[in-house]
Amino acid sequence: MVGIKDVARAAGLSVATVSRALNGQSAVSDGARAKVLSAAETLGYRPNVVARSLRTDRTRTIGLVISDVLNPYFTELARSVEEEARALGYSVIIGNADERADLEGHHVRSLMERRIDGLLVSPADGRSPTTLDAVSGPTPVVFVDRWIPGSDAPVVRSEGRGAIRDLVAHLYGLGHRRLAVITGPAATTTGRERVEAFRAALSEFGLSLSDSHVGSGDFQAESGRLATEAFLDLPERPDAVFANDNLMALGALDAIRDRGLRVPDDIALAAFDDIPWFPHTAPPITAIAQPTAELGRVAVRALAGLIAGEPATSTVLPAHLVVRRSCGEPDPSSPTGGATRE
Amino acid sequence: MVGIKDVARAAGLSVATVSRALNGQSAVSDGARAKVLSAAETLGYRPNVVARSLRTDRTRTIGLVISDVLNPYFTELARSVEEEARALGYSVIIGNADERADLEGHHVRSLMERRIDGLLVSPADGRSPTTLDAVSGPTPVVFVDRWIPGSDAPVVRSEGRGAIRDLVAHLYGLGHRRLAVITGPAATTTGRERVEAFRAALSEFGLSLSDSHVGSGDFQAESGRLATEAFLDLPERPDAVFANDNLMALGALDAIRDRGLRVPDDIALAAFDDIPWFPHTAPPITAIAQPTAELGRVAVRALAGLIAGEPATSTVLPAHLVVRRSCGEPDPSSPTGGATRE
DNA sequence: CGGCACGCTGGAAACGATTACATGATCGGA
DNA sequence: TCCGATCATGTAATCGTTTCCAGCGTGCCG
Repeated sequence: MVGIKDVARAAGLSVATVSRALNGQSAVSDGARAKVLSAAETLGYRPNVVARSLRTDRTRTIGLVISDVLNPYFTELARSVEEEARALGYSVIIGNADERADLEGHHVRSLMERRIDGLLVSPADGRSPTTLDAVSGPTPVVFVDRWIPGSDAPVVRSEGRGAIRDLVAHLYGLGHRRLAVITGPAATTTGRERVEAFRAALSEFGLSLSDSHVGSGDFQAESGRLATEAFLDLPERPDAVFANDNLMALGALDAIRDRGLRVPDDIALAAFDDIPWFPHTAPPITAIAQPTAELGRVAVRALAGLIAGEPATSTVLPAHLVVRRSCGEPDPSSPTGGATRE
Repeated sequence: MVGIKDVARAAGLSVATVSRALNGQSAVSDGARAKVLSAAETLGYRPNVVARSLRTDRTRTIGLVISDVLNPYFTELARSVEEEARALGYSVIIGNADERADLEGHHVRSLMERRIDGLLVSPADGRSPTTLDAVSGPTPVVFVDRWIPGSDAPVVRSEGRGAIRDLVAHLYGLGHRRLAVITGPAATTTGRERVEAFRAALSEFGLSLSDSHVGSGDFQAESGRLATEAFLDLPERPDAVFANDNLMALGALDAIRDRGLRVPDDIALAAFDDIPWFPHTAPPITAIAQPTAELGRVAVRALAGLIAGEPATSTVLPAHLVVRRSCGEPDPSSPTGGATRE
């Protein structure tokens, strides 16, 4: 492998000058620069970033730990993160926690050992000690989507409260009164917040949420199926189910279909997180859409700022309701209140 | 940051002994080992893998360059690759080429500069010079799913020929005679092979594929929509469309729905690559399923073998047809010939 | 004309680990 | 008792960069 020394020899200059010419830092004469550039070109020199990182203590790499790569929400997030990071000159290493605290710990630790310049994390478990250690360490950390309460890293997330209220209004308007929810893990902020907001919205409409109408899921499809089956076994089964993420909605759809029931005639269904497939399911699913790509971009910029020594900035972006047909045929004359209709 | 020197000082030993104790390479006395371990523990020592990699010239990292992270096929692949790599002690850096040759080049180059131990790549462009350089270089490379003909790196992929023949038989049995196909880019092996196999299967049934029934796509949803719109504008429109990947099938579904037509009554639809959403679309989509996770595992093992100096091994795994309802109600009495029915 | 500042360059010291080689201790066999 | 093998350990070189510092020439100003 051709190194900086080979370039120096070919150009008839010292390694110091070659390094300077290549990095354009301090002054190098035009003649020397030209010789270096042409030598590097003909030799096909590629810098060894490992050595460079050792010396500079910067890897120009950020880590992204997400809870589930198979979840389209997170892949879209990952994509926008990588895009923005690349634009800023960073590479991204993605760690997939699979909603498991131990895997999350593994990835956070492994990324730290790789001496990443900064970490973006969406904690699968709000109490992960490894992640907490990372936050209190010297490496900048930004939470995205989910966060760990009490830790002082900035958070970039979206606020679903308003959209959830719109959803409840929508359901109420269609005559649904017995509403149920499938939650995410209580260990995640999003898991807790969405059900809280749902409960609050219900009480605004004079409805209450009985314990039997709260199914606990883990943001994965299978848990959505199980929770829905439990709902369908109830003596008074709910007439609408709100799945707190897209995969659990998929599981719910499975369960409903397996019973030979139809959406929305027999039971209504809505989901948090909109994804490209929802317009195409049978029926198209009403969902709350987050500005996912924007979330990723903002998070990367916040992290880059932190790395550059700027002060931490948290951001909250609004989510909004997208009405489709899975809760019943919407009345075209009714106001949508910030919701999109498709 | 605490380094090996600090551990050495705390343990009252030299850095050499500490290194040996930590890596368990050569002989270290039990007493010394215990002292080192406890010192490392109390100091919270984490090795600097950057320094280690510089010295050993191994990063225990492999690169994975895929053509599109938003494609569920590739995310499933990425997931299984990461899982298997982790089991073998490797980390994975994923590069997303977004079906763009320049981005693919960027990622391959950037991964090489990071001195990854091996590269897994599914080329977006079968002629990418950067990727070709990588193959001829010293770093082991394994192609997965797609490959570059003529290069001598091993290939791990699945063979769709048999399943495509099953699909054509299925369509023929349902009475479809005017079949159309939406292809991937001719620059990809999968793009060419799938349409070739389709054409061959058609001629087996005495059918031919006119040029107007071949829509050229790029494996992304929008191209599927455009190709389908062109089909629907034809004086003799096809009665079945075979999209060569899942995203283009989604686009096709869009186009058909926008015209107010119904699947399969007005036009049949099938796709290459099965994904978790296909059972839930309206109607559920008949697709050819690859053993995606297995592909990822086998590819990682092949690459690890190559890194360890073992000879290269290519693998071909079979794909199979999964019959759903998007081509018409299947006759329950007809033989399925290796296909699954759902 | 002397001195100083400035621009360009090279030598050499880091960065934090691994590891070849040297050294000292211990032990067994002759 | 002495020698050589063996084992545990330490010293120092090394990986490929960046960067501090010193040196040297040149030009400008006093």
